[in-house]
Amino acid sequence: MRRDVFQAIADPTRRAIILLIAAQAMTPNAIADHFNTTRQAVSKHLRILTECELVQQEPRGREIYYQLQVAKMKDVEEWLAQFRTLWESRFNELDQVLADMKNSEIGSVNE
Amino acid sequence: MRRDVFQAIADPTRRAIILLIAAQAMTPNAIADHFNTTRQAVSKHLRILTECELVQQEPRGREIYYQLQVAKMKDVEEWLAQFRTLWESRFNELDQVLADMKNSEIGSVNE
DNA sequence: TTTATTTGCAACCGATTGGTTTCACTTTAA
DNA sequence: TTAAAGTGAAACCAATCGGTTGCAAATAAA
Repeated sequence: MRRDVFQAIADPTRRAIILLIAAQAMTPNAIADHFNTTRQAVSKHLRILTECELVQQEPRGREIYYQLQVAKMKDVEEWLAQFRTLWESRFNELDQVLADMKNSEIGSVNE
Repeated sequence: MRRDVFQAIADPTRRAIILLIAAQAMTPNAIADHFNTTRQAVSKHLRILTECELVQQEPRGREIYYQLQVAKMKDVEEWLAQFRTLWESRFNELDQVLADMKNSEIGSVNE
């Protein structure tokens, strides 16, 4: 199934998993130990994360280590970037307003 | 209902709405014109966006203009920031590797 | 080999989702 | 006042979601 990063990070448990394996790759069992769900539920989350390539499998014997693909998070970063200029300009506008206020204040107080 | 920004941006239509009203506030009817759904469906999306404060209502007569609250998108930005150092360090490591390669190359070629 | 461990997958279940149609409310226009 | 326009809310529906239990496959250990 075609998966979407935005849909993947919509679930709080998946965000927690992402955060958990960010530091180091972990096996499904090890991950499941950190949550109040079954291993199979975690496995389903990992499947979704894998499908959208946020996570990569690393088989080692009978264990499978799941590693975060940090680069994939740039999908979100890029979407967000569309608005960064917007909110920065908003703040610049605010700066301008504040500057104007200060000016008029000086003006009213002037000599 | 308690709403989450991550859940709000999970839906592609909602992301499109966000992008659409980023430039300027719009009414539900005007927004619905851009999509292949009913006005009521858009209305439900706007409700969700409003509940998580990604969007603000601005009643003007019998019309209601919906305006994007860009600042709220920092929730996502901040979550992402946790990993930025991570992926930058990854790239730095790569830079180091490349630098080493170049050095050894120079070394092997050196006068 | 036999047994235990680690894992994914299928089937099922209640809750939620995104959509529709219908209706009621408010404000503008005739 | 009456009619039209703009909107939100409720009821309903098929599809999806996140969770569970049970099972099969593969590898490691006895």
